[in-house]
Amino acid sequence: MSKQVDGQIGTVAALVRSTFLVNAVYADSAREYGLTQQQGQLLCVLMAQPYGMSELGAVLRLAKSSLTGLVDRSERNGLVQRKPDPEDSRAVRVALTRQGAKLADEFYTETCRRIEELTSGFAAEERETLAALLGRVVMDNKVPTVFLEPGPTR
Amino acid sequence: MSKQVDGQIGTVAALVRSTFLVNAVYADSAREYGLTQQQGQLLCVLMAQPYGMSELGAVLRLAKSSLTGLVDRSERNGLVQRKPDPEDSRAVRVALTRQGAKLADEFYTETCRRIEELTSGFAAEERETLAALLGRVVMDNKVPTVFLEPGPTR
DNA sequence: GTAACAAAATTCGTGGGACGAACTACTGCC
DNA sequence: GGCAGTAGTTCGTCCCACGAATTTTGTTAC
Repeated sequence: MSKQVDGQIGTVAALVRSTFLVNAVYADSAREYGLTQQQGQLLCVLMAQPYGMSELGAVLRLAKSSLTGLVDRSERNGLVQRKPDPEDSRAVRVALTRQGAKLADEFYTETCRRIEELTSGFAAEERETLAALLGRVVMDNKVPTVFLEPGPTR
Repeated sequence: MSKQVDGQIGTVAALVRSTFLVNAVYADSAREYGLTQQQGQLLCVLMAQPYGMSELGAVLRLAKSSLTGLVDRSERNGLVQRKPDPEDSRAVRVALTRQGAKLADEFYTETCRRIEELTSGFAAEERETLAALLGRVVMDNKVPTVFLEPGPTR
């Protein structure tokens, strides 16, 4: 059943192991900016726009009580800011502070650089094929935008 | 510089977002077997063979003190076992218990199933291409075997 | 053979992360 | 006005991760 030519890795193992790799790179990068992986992820999500707590929970797949803590710590570190939602006084909008935006940008850029390096041995065409296929995985499974498209340095 | 056709995701974002997805699937699967993601990972690594603590730290990218705790908890739950290394009385070999092996197997199988489903919309050929490319990423970056090849149902 | 060094693990203390259950405050509806 | 539901927080619990310090054992050099 498993279509495995010798020396070649199966799809499942390839996905799991590359996930392990990307995770490690992401965490290392975060660490160098004084962030945990989760805090880095929060910043990256907020780069796109401010979110309410509930929305954020959905995007990051966190229980609301988990999120309160994460936002608390990030706020304490001056990276994000809770602002009252003008339309709903129960709700809150979480946004990057100026300092948070700056750090997010640096972290994001450096992380992109490192992730890109993982395919440094690839030809442009191969990289495109990989992007297309993984892109389909992402789309088919409705993965939220936890990471923006690399900026238009185009 | 970034070769991005409209509507298509870039390589970096595709890698990060699919990583997020696989992580979530892995964690969910673990949870249903009463495991944390880390404990699940430990079991999967030990499916291949027993390891010493230091080796294990290298494979899982954990500081030794982190590992002690993880193995402690897993041992307390009856999943793994520390045995003295016959060749080096400082060292320890961590292995699955019978119960741990059983659970590992179930968790592994179910996780494989779920991960495979992520590409359920793919043609066999596409899946192979993806596996080949991600396999190269894994090889080029020397990712340890944190997940076995799906079993030889041979 | 013993002193000096290196390696394998553990312990301890700290802080982050995740969750469910219970709670508060507000909205929206009838 | 009353009431169900929603947005967030609090609290208690456990897990995870780390560095620094420590213990025990192996190794090397003399």
